Parts: sequence; C-alpha cells; structure tokens
Amino acid sequence: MPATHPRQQVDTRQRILDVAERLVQSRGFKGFSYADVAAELGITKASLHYHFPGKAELGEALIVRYGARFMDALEELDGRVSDPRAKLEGYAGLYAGVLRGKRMCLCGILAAEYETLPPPMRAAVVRFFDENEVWLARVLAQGRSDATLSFDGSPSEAAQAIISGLEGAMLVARPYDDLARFQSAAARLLSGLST
Amino acid sequence: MPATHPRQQVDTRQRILDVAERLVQSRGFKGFSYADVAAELGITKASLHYHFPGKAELGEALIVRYGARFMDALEELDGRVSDPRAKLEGYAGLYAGVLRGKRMCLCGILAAEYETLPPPMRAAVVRFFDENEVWLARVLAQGRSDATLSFDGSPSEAAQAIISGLEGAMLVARPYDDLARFQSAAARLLSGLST
DNA sequence: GTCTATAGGCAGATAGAC
DNA sequence: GTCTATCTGCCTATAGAC
Repeated sequence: MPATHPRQQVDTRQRILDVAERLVQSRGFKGFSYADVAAELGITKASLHYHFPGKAELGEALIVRYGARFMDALEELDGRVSDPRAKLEGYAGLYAGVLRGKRMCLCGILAAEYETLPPPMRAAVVRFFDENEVWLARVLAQGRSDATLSFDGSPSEAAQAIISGLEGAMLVARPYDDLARFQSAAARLLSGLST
Repeated sequence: MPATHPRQQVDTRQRILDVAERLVQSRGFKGFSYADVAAELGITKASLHYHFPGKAELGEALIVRYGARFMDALEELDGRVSDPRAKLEGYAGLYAGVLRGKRMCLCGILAAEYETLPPPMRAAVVRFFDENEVWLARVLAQGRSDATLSFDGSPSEAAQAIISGLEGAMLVARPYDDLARFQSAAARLLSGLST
C-alpha cells in the first residue's frame, strides 16, 4: 500500500510538530515563533507556511495530535491493566512523564492562554479535557461498582477534580523544577479515592 | 503627615497597576502590551515608561502588590475566624473571588509563562507560592493538633497539594467559564482533610 | 517543497520639548 | 508627569523564483 503523501513532506510536517510541541509546552503559544521552529529545523520560515498556513492552524494541529496520542496511551493502559486503581496511577504517570521532560501539559499551558487563542484552538483544548473526563469517569464508575474505589458525587465530578488537580500540580511543580512535588500532590489526590 | 509622593503620581501608578493586573490575569504577561494599558487609561506609552522603566519592572511590581494584598487578606481571615477548617474554606473563597471576576490567579498564570519570565519576576512568583504554603501549613498544623483536621504527611506537603489543587481548578474552570466546576473541585480538596 | 526577498504591523523602548 | 516623534527589532504572512 503506497503512502498517501510523499514521504519527505510527511516527515517534515511531523518534525515541525515535534519542535513546535516542545516549544509550546515549555514557553507557551505566544512564547515561540515560526523563526524559532525554522532555525531549529534548519529551514526557512516560508517553508513552515507551506505546511501550516498560519500559526493558528499549526496550533490546532498540535492539540489534535497531542490529544490523539494521549487517547492512544489511555487505550494502551486499558489493555495493560484492569484494576481501576492501577489505571488511575497509570493516568497520573502519564502526567509525570510529561513533567519529567521539563514540559507542562500542552492543554494545561494553553488553558492559561485561553483568552488569546483563536477559536478553533479553544475548542480543541476543551475537547481534550472533555475526552479525559470521559475516560476517567468510566474508570471511576467501574471502581465504585466493584468497590475498589470510593468517592462522593458523580464520576464526572470526581474526574474533573483529578484532571484539575494534576494540571495544577504540574503548573506549580515546574517553577520549582521538582518532580517530587508533583508526585506528592498526585499521590494525595488518588489516595482520597482508595477504599 | 504629608504624603511621601505627589498624589497624582501615586494615583497614576496605582491605576496603571490596576489595569495591567487585570490584563495579565486574563490574557497573560505576553498577552498584553504597554499600548493596551495606555489606551485604557487615556495616556501615552511614553508616560508608562516614566512610572515603570520596562515591562519587567511593571511585572515585578504587579506580583509584589498582588502578594501583599493576598497576605493582607489572610491576616484578615486569621483575625475573623479561628477554626482551621473555616480558615481553609476562607482561603478557597479567595480563589473563588478571583475566578468570579473572570480572572486567573496572577501567579498561576505567570507560572504557566515561567520559562519566558525575567528572573526577578520568576523569584517573585515562587515567593508568592512559598508564602501561601507557610500560611496554609500553619493552619493545617493547628487543625491537626486540635483534631479538627486530619491528613497524611507533613503540613507543608498538604499545603502544597491545596495550592496546586486550587490553581489547577481555576486553570481548567476558566475555559468552561464555570464557577461551579471550581467550587466542586475545591470542596473535594478540603473534604479530604475533615475528620 | 524550499528558497530569497519583502511587506506591514506591532512590540518595547528612548530622546527631548513642554 | 505627560507629550510627540522616532527607532529598532521581531512578528506573521505573502509573492514569486527555482
């Protein structure tokens, strides 16, 4: 089966996304420029515009890819472990992995810049949080039904608290460059759900 | 007792800080410009540079004033209520008040932009979190000693979890423009500390 | 696909008159 | 203290050659 796109173009597109993703996760969407990405890849700014017409389209593509990868990781987690409690630990571990790379969650940092984002990017950020909430709520509901987890309120509410708790833990841990600070807060979040 | 500075200058300086503070809390530090502030106050950009030589100095002054006001509010809270549990609710209420004004915590949004901040601003952001942690840890220690609160680990660790939990709850609630979402997460954070 | 060249705008900042 | 005028630099984006 032939590739649907010329290989070189696809590779360049992915490399652009890789560099831009790292820059956004560390410096924010307004904190990086086409010039930054171009310089790092050894190409020109004009070439970037061939792959992504504008910064808004690049930003949207970043969120879509990031969200898809995150969902893939959650599916992989579903296949690997069945215990709800272990799934939650795996979920927190995904965040820890991001922070280990000195990065903030892409959608967490974009949430901070939400007011200045173009509407398509705003919608994609909210979609990311919604998808996470759905996955977490399912795990929480399962855990409650088999009595491995215990919590007040609806699974969705509890899921929202986990998401915001982990995002906040990343946000604050990063200035301190202190992974343990994140781990401590994350463990505390999940321990409240144990039976 | 005469004012140490001419009244008009002081007022202008405060009005600059007021406008800039609101802009940073909604759009971020890189999301506003001297032109924005000047236009809103009906003065010129050049006048702003008289009061604050550069954006870095303006930003630092913003954090210092914000932190001082926050600490004042905590002192007022200490004088008004004595029950540790009520103090924590009052603490979360301060965050809720900020969010009600469609704003993010100043230092929370600056934490997201941390990598791009000038060093003096970085130090001031960390100082803000540290001061909050000290206050919270004292309340938590008191609550544990009089058995009105219960938690694992050190008061400082628990304090860090509260700060990051509330910051994250604001961060995520804002794209949804949903105060209830924040309140739900905040209540869940504090309920885990009750006896 | 990638380049050179450039447009057009906005950013932070300064000089100097009043 | 505030103004006008201006500078320099970086930004996103486009035109058109190769």
